[in-house]
Amino acid sequence: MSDVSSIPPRPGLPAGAGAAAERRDAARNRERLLAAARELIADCGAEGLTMDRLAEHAGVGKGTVFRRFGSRAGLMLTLLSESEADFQARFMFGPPPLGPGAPGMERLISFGAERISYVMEFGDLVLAAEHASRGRFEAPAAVLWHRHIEILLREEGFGPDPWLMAGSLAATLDPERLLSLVKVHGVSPERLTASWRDLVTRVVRGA
Amino acid sequence: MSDVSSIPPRPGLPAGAGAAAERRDAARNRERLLAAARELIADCGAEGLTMDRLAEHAGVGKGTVFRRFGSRAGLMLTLLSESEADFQARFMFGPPPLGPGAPGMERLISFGAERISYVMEFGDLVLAAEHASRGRFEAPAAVLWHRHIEILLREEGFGPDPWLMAGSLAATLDPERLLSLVKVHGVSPERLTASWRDLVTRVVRGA
DNA sequence: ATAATAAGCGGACCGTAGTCCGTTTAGATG
DNA sequence: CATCTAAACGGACTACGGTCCGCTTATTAT
Repeated sequence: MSDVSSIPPRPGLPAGAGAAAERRDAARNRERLLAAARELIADCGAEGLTMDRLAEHAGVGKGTVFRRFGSRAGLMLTLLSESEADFQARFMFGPPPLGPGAPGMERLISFGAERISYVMEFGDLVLAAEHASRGRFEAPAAVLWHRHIEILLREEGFGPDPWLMAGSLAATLDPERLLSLVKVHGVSPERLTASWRDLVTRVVRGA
Repeated sequence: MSDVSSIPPRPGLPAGAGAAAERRDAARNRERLLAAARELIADCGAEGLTMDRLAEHAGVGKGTVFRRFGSRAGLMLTLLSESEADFQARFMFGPPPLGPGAPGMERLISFGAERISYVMEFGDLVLAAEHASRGRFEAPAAVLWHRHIEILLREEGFGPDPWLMAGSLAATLDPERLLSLVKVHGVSPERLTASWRDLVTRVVRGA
């Protein structure tokens, strides 16, 4: 496994602040790699993207790819990070009913609905991002959703074990499951959303 | 991906019946391989078992291993098949409250409890069996549990979409999640079982 | 401008799952 | 027993993710 702490600082941060700034050539290579990755995914799908092909297509060495992103999953995560951050911002700070201001119940329902939409849009990328790194349940984003659901459950006065129940509800939104339902069984996203609403309603109802 | 239909017939069937019987040397090699696999797993854990090492340890060629089991996941599945079949028999034909005879509600609760025990006992094997083959939700065993839960839900008069709800409940018992909870977060299996009971109760209660 | 330093770089290398195909052999047939 | 054929065999081969380490270069200090 790669050492997470060795992954260089994110772009977009104020250049002077924090740890040592990124070298020019490194930044240029990152842009090249991301562009090449998006291109390859557009052409061959996320599964068709291999690290060797990416390196070649971007005109850099393979070592550089891994230095940048740590792993294939890390690359996919980077590709997703923009939309991911957007999603997180929306459910934490955005307008109701997803964001604060609506009752917990409605926020829970919205959360599931939005997550389902998200998976429908970025499904294969999400899958590729999960498939590598050890423990999809320890990923920062997953932890955040878990806490979010837990908080909403507590807000609704959920009784015995909000933390575990939050995990169970989150497990219900597993991307691989959602995609399998839609792609293999032809279930409509609307039906998924309805089922989520039903589940949440039953779980929260009465304590 | 390997062609499932090419996997040879199971042992234990009456020798004369059905498709062509298995050749002696093939049978002998399967036994050797299974014995070697169990040995390796006992020594190094399921993760320590590689197909090359298995082939070497069993004194056969690598091709033979794949001819027998199709894939690493197939091998793991074979290793699990005995206990798996036992589990299936118990919830389908065994004594209540797990088997028929008890109310659907109690059978549901028992099902989760037993599944949790099962994962606690064979966790790493189950994980290894899942990790490879495309679509853990299409595996025969998974389909069976899904149907089982669905039937119990219907028996309890569950309303809108028993099939999807059954899938959601099953997703809650995902082995990777359960193992992560126990091994990473130190949650006790009893607490898992209690949470499952709570979830099922809330879901079924009142329609 | 020059030297010093650390970050970045490339691609050979490794372990693993899975495939391919020429060779061997069990078991059926006469 | 001799022959024949399909199944089984073995191990070289591929593709892939990931690591390693000696070389190069951007940046900073003098």
